[in-house]
Amino acid sequence: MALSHAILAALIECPCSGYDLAKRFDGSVGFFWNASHQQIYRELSRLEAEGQITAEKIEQDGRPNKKLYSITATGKALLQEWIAQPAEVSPVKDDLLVKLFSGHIAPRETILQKLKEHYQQHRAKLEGYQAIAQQHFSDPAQLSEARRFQFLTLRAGIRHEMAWMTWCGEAMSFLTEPAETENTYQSSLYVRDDLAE
Amino acid sequence: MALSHAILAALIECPCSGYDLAKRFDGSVGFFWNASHQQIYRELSRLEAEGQITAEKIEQDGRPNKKLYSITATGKALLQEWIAQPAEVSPVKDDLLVKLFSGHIAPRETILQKLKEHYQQHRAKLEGYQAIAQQHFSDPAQLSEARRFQFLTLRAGIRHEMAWMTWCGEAMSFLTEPAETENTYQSSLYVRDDLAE
DNA sequence: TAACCCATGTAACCTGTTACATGATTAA
DNA sequence: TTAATCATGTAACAGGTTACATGGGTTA
Repeated sequence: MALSHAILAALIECPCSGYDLAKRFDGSVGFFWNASHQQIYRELSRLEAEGQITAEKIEQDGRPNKKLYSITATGKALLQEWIAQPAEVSPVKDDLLVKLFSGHIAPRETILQKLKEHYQQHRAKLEGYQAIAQQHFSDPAQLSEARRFQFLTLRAGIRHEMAWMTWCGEAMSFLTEPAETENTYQSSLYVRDDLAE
Repeated sequence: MALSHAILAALIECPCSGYDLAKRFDGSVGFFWNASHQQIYRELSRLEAEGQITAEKIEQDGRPNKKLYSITATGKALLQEWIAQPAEVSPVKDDLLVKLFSGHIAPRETILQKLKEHYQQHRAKLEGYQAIAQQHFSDPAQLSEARRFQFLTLRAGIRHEMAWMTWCGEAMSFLTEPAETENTYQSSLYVRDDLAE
């Protein structure tokens, strides 16, 4: 399970409340994880019970009190242990691909519309990530250790959105004029032989 | 929920048993969905009870009997309806990104090792997809309607693996020699203005 | 003779989603 | 005065994982 690890990772970067975590997962930190507030509160209770995090009650006036969560030494040690363990890559699992796989049973216009909507959603995400990159990571070589790693996860988000956008564009072209679409996927451009086993 | 839709989509392409479905989701159809056999059997029972699919009992000698599932008219209609409904893009959610986000608390070597393993896993997947592309989709313009859509989902899988590999390579370079890594992410190369709202 | 393939399932558990619930403050 | 923001939670349900269970046939 990785939700607990994602929460620990977020709390290491910056201690915060459950409410704040939900917003962070929904916003900038969303390029590496997301979760609903119900899931987060449940997990925070569990992590606190297990001693991986501690809560500090903050009394506020004019707004509800909150609990500020921070990671404990135990939590940090467990996270470090987990980082070193082997990991499998996650499968894609996107509704659009299921829709496309059986796309021949739907009107062509419906499918093209889905592709267009998908493209626009990914474009909006990409623009959001690029704005963060420009505001907070404009000089990558000068970043602190911690920020350098955050920058890399942001770059992963950016790469993903770009890949989706590229694919959506190709798919729409292919569906409207298949004869003009060339198959450029056999190339080995992306293969680094120095990384082969 | 999309597992049921993924099953329906797979059964439209080719009626098969639960065992076969598990293998398909684990193999070539894995670029758009995956599921364990337990999940598949549970879902097949539900879909059959709801009349979306029908089972035909196949008696075999020398090996266990099996149930061959096919989609019904009801199931197909429901799938068509679902295809037309709006869809959100799925978040990434990959363990490696969580590990990287808090990568500064782990030894540098551990992180580089994780990146390398990830790269190799994606490379293996890419090679598998490319083999399918060459064997079954070598002339995309000549494909049938149904196969054309399957080709597009395969291309999505290929694009994803390429994006991951590119990112892994960049991340490793950045961690070993950050000064030489240029920030090439501000470009708008991937943006098609004709698709803006 | 051990391991794997075929083929199906149950049970328990954990993760994720949806709906419901409260209640003050602030901005349109 | 309506809606949004801040802030936390419970309950029920659906989706996904892990472990357990069976049993014949094939390959090393």
